[in-house]
Order: sequence, then structure tokens, then C-alpha cells
Amino acid sequence: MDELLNIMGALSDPGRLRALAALKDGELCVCQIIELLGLAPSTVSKHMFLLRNAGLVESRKEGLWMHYRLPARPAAAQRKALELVLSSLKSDRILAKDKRRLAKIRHSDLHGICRRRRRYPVGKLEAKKAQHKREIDK
Amino acid sequence: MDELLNIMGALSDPGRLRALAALKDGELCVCQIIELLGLAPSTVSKHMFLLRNAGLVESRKEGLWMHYRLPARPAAAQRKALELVLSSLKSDRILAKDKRRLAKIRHSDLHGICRRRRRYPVGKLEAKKAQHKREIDK
DNA sequence: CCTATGATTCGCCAAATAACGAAATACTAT
DNA sequence: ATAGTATTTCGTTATTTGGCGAATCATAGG
Repeated sequence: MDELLNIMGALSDPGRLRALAALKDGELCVCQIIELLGLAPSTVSKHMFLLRNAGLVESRKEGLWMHYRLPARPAAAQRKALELVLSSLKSDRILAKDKRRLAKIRHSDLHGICRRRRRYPVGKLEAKKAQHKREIDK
Repeated sequence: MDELLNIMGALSDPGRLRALAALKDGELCVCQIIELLGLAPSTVSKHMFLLRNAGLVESRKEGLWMHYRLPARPAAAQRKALELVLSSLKSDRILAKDKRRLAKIRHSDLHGICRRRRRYPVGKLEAKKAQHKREIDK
């Protein structure tokens, strides 16, 4: 029961459904999913945790980058759930848009994507200030 | 997308999963589901609304009683979702317990079930008082 | 018509969830 | 070691959801 509730809970959010659909064509780095969904990194990280926790995605770490993909051999419930989701959303408007944007994202440089969403390029000065403040707080 | 989210949302609650599983063996009156889940009538009513809204149950009114059942011809997504849920929960502990209790509930008189969960058997006196108070409030 | 009764709607509160930014973590590269 | 970078964790806030009781609705039967 709890496992099924985990699965269903994980599938009850538009961002997570979009992420799953995006992974249909191959694995993605977190920063690519961030770019696709337009959400904060921390938010996307949590989404991906919930999906992994439900057995709906696998992850692979490669240096600094974390890649997520659909599971190679999902358990029965997960396999059925993924089949249901991906087939139900075949003609979804939002996902069609995502697919177009995703094509660009997939062909971009990962470094470029990550850097693009940094709002304040942190210069050395700011870094020092932050460091200083942190030490004072201790 | 929205329809799928409705389905997944409806399936993200233990009470609603239990209700669906209970309906597997045939339709049930709301009061029977109330008895099974041990929740307030208003709560159960809302649960059943969500399930119906997601296309996961059908309803049939017969006098004062509202009966719910699994849909005869569910749409593709609903059919797959129901198949997933019911097959995943085949060996669930809680549902096994429910099944036993349900056998008794199914063989009981509906009037008896409804009356059993009424906390304060409203006598004429109390009814009058309530009526009076209600009129004063207007 | 009036009362009784099963179900639903409404209004409220508590708990769960989604979102963010800040800080911490993990890893790379200088 | 130090600085830099991608991701995650943590703490907070706003929204959604699940629960109840009271009131209302709809129907059956005096």
C-alpha cells in the first residue's frame, strides 16, 4: 500500500510528470531538467528525489553532474505506472512544447546551461563577504 | 495532463485506495464505505466525489442511498490505472483485513449500518430544540 | 405538509506539500 | 590547500489537502 502511495504521490505533480516524459528520450542532467521546468534547483532536486524514491527513475553521478533516467528494469508496479503515464500524455500540449525546448537543451553545453540560470554571477568580492559573514556567525 | 493529474491525485490517498479495492467485488452504498473506512460521512462523500471526478467510479442513486461501483467501460487511462492499483494491492495486509470486515458489512441491513454510526439518536425533543435554535438564528 | 433519513456542501482547523533562498556537500581543477 | 561549481539539504512561507461537525439538500413515508 505504502509503495503504491509513493508512486501515485510522485505522479501527482505536473513538474514531475513533465520530467518523466522528458526522460523518455534518454537521460538528463539535473541542470537540464531545471532549465526545462523553470524551477529552482532545490525544488527540482526534491522532485527527482521523490521520483527516485518511488522507483520511477534511476540516477547516475558523473563528476559534478547527476544524471537521471527511466529505470532499465522497473518493478511491475513502476513499469505499469510509467506505461500509463507516458502513453496517456502522448498528445499533451504542454509536453509537445517541452519536447521542442528539450531538443535545444539536449544539444547545449551543460556548463552553459548551468551558468545561464545563475542570477548573480558571484564575483570574488561577494564570495569573500559571504565567507566572512559565515565565519562570524559561528 | 490535467485528467491524468486528477487520476493520480485521486489514487494518492489510502482511504480512496481502500474504497476502490472494496468495490472490486461489487457496488457499495456510501454508508457501507463509511462503515468500512471509519471516517465521517462528509469525508467519505468528498473521497467518492474525487474518485468519480477522476472517472474511477460510477454512481447510481436509489432512493436515499447512493451506490458506487467501478466503471463498466472505463476510458483507457482509468482502465490502466485501476488495473495497476487492484493488481498491486492483491496481497496488501490492510486490504485483506478490509475484505474480511467487508464480508460482514455486505451482508448487513443498510438501515442498520447507517443507524449504527449515528452518535446521538435524535429524539423528538432534541429535534425540536435544534429546530428552534435554527429559527432563532435566522 | 411534515418528519425522518442518507448524502452532500460548507466552513473551519491541522497536517502535508511545493516553492524559494541560504547554507552545506561533493567533486574538479587550479 | 583553495576556489569554483553542481547538487542536495535545511528552514521558512504559502498553498493544498484531509478531516470533522453543522447546515443543507433530496427523497421516502407518514
